[in-house]
Amino acid sequence: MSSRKRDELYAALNAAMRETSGQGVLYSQAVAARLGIHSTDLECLDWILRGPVAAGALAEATGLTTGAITGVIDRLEKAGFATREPDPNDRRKVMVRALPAGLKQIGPLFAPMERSAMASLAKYSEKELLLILDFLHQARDGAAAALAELQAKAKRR
Amino acid sequence: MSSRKRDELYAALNAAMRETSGQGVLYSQAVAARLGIHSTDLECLDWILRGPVAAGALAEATGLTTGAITGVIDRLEKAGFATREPDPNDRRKVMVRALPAGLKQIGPLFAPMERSAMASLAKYSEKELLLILDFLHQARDGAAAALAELQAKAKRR
DNA sequence: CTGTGTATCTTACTAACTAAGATATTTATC
DNA sequence: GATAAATATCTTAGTTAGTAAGATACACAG
Repeated sequence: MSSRKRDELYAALNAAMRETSGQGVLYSQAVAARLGIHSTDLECLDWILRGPVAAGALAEATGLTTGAITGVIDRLEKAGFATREPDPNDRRKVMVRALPAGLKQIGPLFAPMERSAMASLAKYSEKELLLILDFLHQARDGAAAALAELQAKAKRR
Repeated sequence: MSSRKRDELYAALNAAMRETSGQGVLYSQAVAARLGIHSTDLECLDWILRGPVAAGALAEATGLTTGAITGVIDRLEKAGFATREPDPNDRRKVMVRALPAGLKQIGPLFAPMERSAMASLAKYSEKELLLILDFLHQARDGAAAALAELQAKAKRR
């Protein structure tokens, strides 16, 4: 196998990763727009949907300041997607919980994406799917490691 | 093969796609921060690097308004990554060209990511890489189609 | 009880973005 | 060739998400 061909494959994979990722971002933005909220809000809502989260935990997860998170929760609350709840164990904390009514709006918006994903995946064997999953995990972890390396380099100077 | 297991695989793939995409976005943001520009600017620069582009073409490619693009180009020019050039064929147009000096700064910042990608890919056979590439293309095109469907639904109401 | 740390909110400010319109140039029509 | 319409960018004003710093309220250790 020529190494030139492999280089081309690498380049094509790199481009495909970026393009695929870009399309995903565009889709998220479109969903957020249809919900009347911002991409940032939707990203936070994604965390909230996994279970009640403290405001501070959201800030850490998203990299936003706590001040910004206050605004995010305000907007999500106003739009009917979430509510603030006091934490009985720690009254400083504000737990944010997703509202079922809001959830119902979101599901259908992701339906086209889900259908398309299902259609793509159907043709692969289980073994092939495992190969792809492994690749994605490696890409994810590799990117995280690269990010850490980049930031370490930044600190050193 | 149980369909439950396949469903789990689908869910895992979905999650992995999003996580991988998210890591990529984070990496881009970090690179932009180190360059002293914004993610938006870096995204535009990415287009500019492929060859001189008209300001309006950038607006269309990124979905920003022409007014916003003016600001982007201002910042890229100020930071030494690009220059405005008149288009000899159409004097209304402003062509934006990448500057080699700026390019030199960018390369090293993507190096950790590239190394990590290389390391991940090395272990796969050519056939496997082609399988992954095909999957990514399908995911990309599927997402684009889903986006179109979503927006078509939005219009119909 | 007191001091220190933690969690969220508030306030003031910055800056990217949009929308609308101004300016300059090209293209089409009579 | 003059005039109208379309195109391409820039400018201006206003909106708003986000940051930074500090206020407020609570937790917990000594």
